[in-house]
Amino acid sequence: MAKQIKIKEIAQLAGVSAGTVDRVLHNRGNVSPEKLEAVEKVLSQVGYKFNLHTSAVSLKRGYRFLFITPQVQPGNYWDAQKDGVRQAMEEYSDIHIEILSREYDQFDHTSCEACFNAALGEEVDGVIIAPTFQTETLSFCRELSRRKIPFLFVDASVEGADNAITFCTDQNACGRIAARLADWHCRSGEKIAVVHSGRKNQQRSTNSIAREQGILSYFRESGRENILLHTTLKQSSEVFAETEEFFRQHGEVRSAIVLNSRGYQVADVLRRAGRKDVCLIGFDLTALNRRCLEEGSIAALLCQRPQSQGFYAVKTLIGILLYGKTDPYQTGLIPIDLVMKENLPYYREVIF
Amino acid sequence: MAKQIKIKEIAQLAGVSAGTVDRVLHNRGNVSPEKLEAVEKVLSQVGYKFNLHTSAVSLKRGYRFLFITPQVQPGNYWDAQKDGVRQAMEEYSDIHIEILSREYDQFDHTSCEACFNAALGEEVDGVIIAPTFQTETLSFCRELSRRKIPFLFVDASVEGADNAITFCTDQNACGRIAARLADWHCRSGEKIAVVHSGRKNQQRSTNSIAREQGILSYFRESGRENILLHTTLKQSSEVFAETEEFFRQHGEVRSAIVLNSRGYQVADVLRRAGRKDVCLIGFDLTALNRRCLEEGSIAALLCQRPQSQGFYAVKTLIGILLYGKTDPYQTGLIPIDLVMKENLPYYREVIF
DNA sequence: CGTATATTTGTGCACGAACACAACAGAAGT
DNA sequence: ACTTCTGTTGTGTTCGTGCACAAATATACG
Repeated sequence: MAKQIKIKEIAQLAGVSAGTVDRVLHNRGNVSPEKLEAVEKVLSQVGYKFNLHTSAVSLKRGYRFLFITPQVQPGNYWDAQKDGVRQAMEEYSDIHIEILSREYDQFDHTSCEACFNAALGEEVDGVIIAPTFQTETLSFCRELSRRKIPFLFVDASVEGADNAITFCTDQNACGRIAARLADWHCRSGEKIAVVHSGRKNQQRSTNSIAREQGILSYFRESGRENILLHTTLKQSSEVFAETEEFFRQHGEVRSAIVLNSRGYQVADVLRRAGRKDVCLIGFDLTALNRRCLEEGSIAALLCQRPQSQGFYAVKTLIGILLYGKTDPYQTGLIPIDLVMKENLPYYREVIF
Repeated sequence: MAKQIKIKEIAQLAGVSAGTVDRVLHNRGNVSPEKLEAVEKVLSQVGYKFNLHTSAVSLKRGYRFLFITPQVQPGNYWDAQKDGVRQAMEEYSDIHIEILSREYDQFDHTSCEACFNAALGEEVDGVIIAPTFQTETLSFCRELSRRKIPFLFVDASVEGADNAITFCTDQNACGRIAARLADWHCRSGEKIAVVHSGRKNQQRSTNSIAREQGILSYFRESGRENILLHTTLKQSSEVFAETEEFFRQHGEVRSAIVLNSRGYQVADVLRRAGRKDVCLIGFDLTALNRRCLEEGSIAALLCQRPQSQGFYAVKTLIGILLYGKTDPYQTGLIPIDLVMKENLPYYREVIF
């Protein structure tokens, strides 16, 4: 274990004072080009590493982050994300970080815009965004860039803001796994239903689209011919009945994949349709889905570690603001967890 | 966010000096019963939390841990555990921790005993053990307890050392998941092979036994009748041929579960037997298994996050030694990950 | 050239816990 | 009563960094 070099030593090597090194390290400016160069030269040679602990101790100023997501409801996906944020705050409880949670209606782009505008009125040091509406988010991010406020995404990335750090999962891969599992269940002649559960006229989320593409690519690549049946479960009780009818009539359906986190609704429909034999695959370990997994009405859930996303988003933002590091989590593709009844108990709040 | 109380304030409240509070917090002794009581009373009321950062800064002494495992080989399971240990050391790079890796032959209990004896000759502050031999480990732990050296287990627990912290996965649940996946693949009349891969006369590991029990309990509970076929793959090429013959003859076998991390060997046997149709389920994301998953010769792997185990073992040991906390990770059951070709790329070295 | 202003640079204190050490009290022994 | 010993208690220094402030230097301008 090589001893870590300290700021004072660097100062000595560069022929400057510790204060100047500090200014260079934190991009505080007010450093003459010559000294800047001298310090940076030394830095590049010695491989300085911030001492997280002492930094935290002497840090005086506080930081305020915004965490912008669709509506948080107890036990839902965004609640889990928020829990990860909370855990990160706990880990950094002795440096002053305040995280303000802001929510928008994921079915209403004006509410999202309003949320973004309000955010621009606040004094914040960093923003974590769970994007839904591409164009609105993009213009918001552009304004943040202009103001030099760092931001990053969780849950999904945004096209056009490509170099932004994102913590999400590969939804296409999720789709392919779902397809594979559903396929395992099917004997010849049996079929797979792909269910879109959402409101009427609702714009489909990018995640949902990517998942479906993943499903299609699985069947394209594997050359299997389980013809896919599509059905849409609309968010009103009448159309629930319609989907119920669908499952009653299509006895050849052996597996069903629900493209969003509302698998529990389809589980309910299947129950009413008397189709307990259908193997149901859903997404996200929400409280409602969890119950279905326990009782067996959902066979498997593909999960994206929302806690980890929130947790590392905060951690990364801290890294950027306090230590100017952007590299370590650049890609940030979070593992995809496949949860079934048996391993369910071990996917808890705690981040392992 | 309530402001954290500091040692000085506690001292004031208890009518003692900061030094005395420090002595109480760290069980350093030499505190009169009256003052001890006074301090503890205040402590119980205010809920003091160690400031990790300041502790780390002012910490002068170093700590030495032992990490005792079966042989580490590049890319194997223990290598992954060690990588988690390395990551923890990186996280705590500014407090002086030295971790010595010690290996024993997992097929030879005398080598394990020798390893333990050597360990007792060294000056260490804490020990992390990956247990294989129950009795040997137990007596080693008893000696460690006598010397008041904290220890904990990774990968598996040890019967009789029940209150010891363990980071492992529920192997029974692993077995049930494997059984469920294998079962999904089977149509009526088709069968599942359970493969024990190991040396001749080799004592079966507790993990392997627990997994098999999990498989059996799945079929007992589900009432399904896929008759299980057992075969043992011995570690010598002649018997490889024997197993190859087994798969050639039993065309009704549709899925196979390998009970340890040597799934890649069975994948090889299946290839030679011309049984690419058999759905192979294995354990642990080792380098060799990873390759099989990529090329499709293994369908799924059940993994136990070895990195996390090593990582949290170190983190916990630090917590115990430096801050006297034992509670937070007491149970420490790590999630079981189900890895297939599609989500494989996202299970990397980095702990998320 | 002198003064005012802006920019650069160095110094010193604060942060909170760990721990060495000095100071002190009380008991025991002479 | 005085010394010695033992156990208890408080004080002060230390760690490496952040940041305020003072000091020094450079630049602008009349």
